[in-house]
Amino acid sequence: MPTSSAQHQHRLPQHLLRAREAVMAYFRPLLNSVGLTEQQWRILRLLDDRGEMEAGVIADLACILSPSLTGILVRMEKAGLIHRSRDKVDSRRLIVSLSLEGRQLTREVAPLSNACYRQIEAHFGEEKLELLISLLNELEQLPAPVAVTEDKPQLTEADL
Amino acid sequence: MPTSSAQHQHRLPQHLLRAREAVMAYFRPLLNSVGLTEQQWRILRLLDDRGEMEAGVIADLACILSPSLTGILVRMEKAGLIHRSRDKVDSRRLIVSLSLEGRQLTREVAPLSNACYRQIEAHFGEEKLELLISLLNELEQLPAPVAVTEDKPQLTEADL
DNA sequence: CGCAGAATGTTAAGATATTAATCACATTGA
DNA sequence: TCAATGTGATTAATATCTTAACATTCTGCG
Repeated sequence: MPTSSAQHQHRLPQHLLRAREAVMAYFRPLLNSVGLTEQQWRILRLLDDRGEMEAGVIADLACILSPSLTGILVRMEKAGLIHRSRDKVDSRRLIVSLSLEGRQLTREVAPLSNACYRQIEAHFGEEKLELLISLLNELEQLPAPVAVTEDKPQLTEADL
Repeated sequence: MPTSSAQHQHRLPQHLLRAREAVMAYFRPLLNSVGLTEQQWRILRLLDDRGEMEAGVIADLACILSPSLTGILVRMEKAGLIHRSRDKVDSRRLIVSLSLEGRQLTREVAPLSNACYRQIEAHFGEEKLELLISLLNELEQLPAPVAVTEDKPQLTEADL
């Protein structure tokens, strides 16, 4: 027999992945041409937009797990793009700020990046893009899933 | 002065990334509990749905670049999930097929995975999900971008 | 036939993702 | 004050991503 019922799964994760690939194809050449990775660019823009911030915040906003972030920040400092320092009052916290060169580079690349975005917008349609983004925004708000495969006795509503 | 104009960028890639994170949070625990990576699971389901296929097709459908795929397939074969063999007539082509254990595992996990999906659907709404997916589908069709940062004479507005 | 060029995978090297364990410092409470 | 606990970052180990360079095998054509 053919195989599983496979009821034409929706494969939401796959679609999100493919869509992101299609979009990144527009930005990648630009980033490559200036020697930045996607992650580095996300961090640079964050820092330029909102000023210095601690590592944990960057991790949250840029969707980078802290173990990855550690290395990325080290390389970015080595490349002269940022400064790393410890918070005076709580030395666990790592404060990250843009260097002069980092700021310059960011502001040089930003308009080009925006141009890429406008290209996408032009192809896809402005309203559709707005709609898509608002849907994505909602999706991001999904409540954390309840554990299904643990030995713990399934959370019940009583636990809330 | 504050910083760049930063006109509240839309950050489409970021949203796609975050949305995918929110969604994967539902599937990750399941996959971890059976010792599969996201990529391995994508491949298993592909093979179960559509039968044996060559590596290049897997790469396309599962959104995995061939250099990554090489290693993933080696590990999956070592884990007894799949078989790898060369096409008799064109020995460049690598034919990948599900092993018995691979098939069993896949069919054991599939319903649980579907359950995760239905959870998401329940939270997000069926129609909205349909809409989102159709938008993502369109986005995937974006034409390949035109090179902007090459030695080619920078596009000007006149080119639009 | 024979060889240039295309197609398909693989290696290599460096960067990031992922999970678990650990380190250093902070905070709390007895 | 000190032990217990918590928090933020790092280390470790393995898997995957990315780009470039190779290695093979095919294909088409002179």
